[in-house]
Amino acid sequence: MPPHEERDYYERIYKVVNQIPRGQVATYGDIAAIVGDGCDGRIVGHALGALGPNSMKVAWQRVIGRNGKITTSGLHQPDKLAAEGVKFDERGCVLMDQFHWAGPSEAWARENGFQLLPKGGASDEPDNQLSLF
DNA sequence: GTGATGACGATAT
DNA sequence: TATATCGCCATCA
Repeated sequence: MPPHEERDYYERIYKVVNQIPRGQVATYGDIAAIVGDGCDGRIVGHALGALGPNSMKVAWQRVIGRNGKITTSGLHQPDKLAAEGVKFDERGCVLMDQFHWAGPSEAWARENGFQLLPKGGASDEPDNQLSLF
């Protein structure tokens, strides 16, 4: 990456969000972790909010809260996700066990100067990524 | 430059 | 498990 290191958090966030494959979701924290550089969930939220209510350029709908809970309201986010095949439980939370994005490919991440999702370590998810596609 | 705000996250109770 | 509180950091007023 160029040493300039522009803090275009928004641009980088959009780029990462667009990497989320259809039918999967990621959390704000995940996006922040991939963007790295001290980015955190709030930055991601601001970036997506700045896009607008229906920016078709970025799949903001695939970015949700930490528990898989929809943090937005009035944006029909659950509806959009459901249209992609994502399912929710009775509590309105995304079934993270099945639809949680594992992160970008290592090649892509390094190619664009991003980071991979930090591995949980202990009781993490046993990489039982079901190939939905 | 300072203070307030927010599409969050983690911890404490 | 659910609610309350603190911390985090880039924007905006």
